[in-house]
Amino acid sequence: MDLFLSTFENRIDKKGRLSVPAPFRAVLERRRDPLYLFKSLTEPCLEGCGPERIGQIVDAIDSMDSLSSEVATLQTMLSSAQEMKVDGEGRIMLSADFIDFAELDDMALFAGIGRSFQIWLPVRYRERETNARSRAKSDGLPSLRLGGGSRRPPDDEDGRR
Amino acid sequence: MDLFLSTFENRIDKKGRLSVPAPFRAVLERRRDPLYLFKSLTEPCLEGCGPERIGQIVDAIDSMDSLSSEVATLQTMLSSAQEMKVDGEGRIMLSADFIDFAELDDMALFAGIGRSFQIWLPVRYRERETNARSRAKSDGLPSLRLGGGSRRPPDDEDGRR
DNA sequence: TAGGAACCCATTGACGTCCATTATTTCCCA
DNA sequence: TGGGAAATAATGGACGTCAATGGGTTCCTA
Repeated sequence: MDLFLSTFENRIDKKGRLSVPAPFRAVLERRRDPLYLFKSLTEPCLEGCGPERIGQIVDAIDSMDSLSSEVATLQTMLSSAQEMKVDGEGRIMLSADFIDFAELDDMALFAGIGRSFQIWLPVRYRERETNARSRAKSDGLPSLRLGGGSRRPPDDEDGRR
Repeated sequence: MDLFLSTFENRIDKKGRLSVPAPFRAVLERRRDPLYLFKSLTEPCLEGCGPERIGQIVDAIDSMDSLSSEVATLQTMLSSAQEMKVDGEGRIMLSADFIDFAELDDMALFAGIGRSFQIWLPVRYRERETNARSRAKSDGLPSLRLGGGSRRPPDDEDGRR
């Protein structure tokens, strides 16, 4: 079972190119999967995954009431999703939209979270990590729902413009 | 599985021509499918798809009570549908009716949503996107149990009501 | 015959590909 | 066990290709 684990920090060059960490690339290549990135719906970061997750979203949309707001939300995920072309050196090119959204500048932090990974502005990620840990101490541990979607109370700063 | 993903913003030139994004064209050409556009029932945008989707709508109508008002509504999708001719450079010409309906001026935004895509006035699309995101933050994500079973009730075949 | 649409060609700018360089780690052997 | 060599990874730059766009010309039709 190959998973995306650990964190890596890589540089974004002037052209917007970013090396995907070799261990993450290995996971995708072993499965011969292309890499998809999309903008997180809830946090200022990018999400990376393989095609199966994209397929799940598409199927979910087709099976739902097409007039519901939930469908509109899922469509937003798909519309922001890009199949990333990885160059010979294992790099991807981040669109201006992606860079703006995650507020990246010259460094990007890859955080492996199992079946997918996230890309963060390093400072923001660490900030979020310490917050999460201190919240765990004060509020107690969250229930560990493996395979379930995380539903978080609307507590933290709004990334709205 | 080739899908319509990501968003592209293209210019409508003085002659009314609009380039279909190369990735979208590739999906259609791979299947040797013509491109159909029709007016969205729910939003001020155009919907684009291949013939199989049109067929699904026709079948859905055939299986419904032909006197119901829903059928009349669905029929307007079909009557607004046009098979688009794509020129040698991959461009289409939008009818005045389409342009009026989506309130387009000189730019058009293509938003891929899996098996189909939409064409929007860019500003309006972004507005809709931020709405979807703030809704996701406050209401939580639509249930998408990735890696787990989907929550969809087993008897609600088509998500319509 | 005029207007618009289909076709053809030119331009340009972005991006994908290829190659060079540097840094870091691993491994082998002295 | 330490040093050096080789492999892997990350980074930077150069260049060719293709998509997007614009303009011109021909053809059809109203």
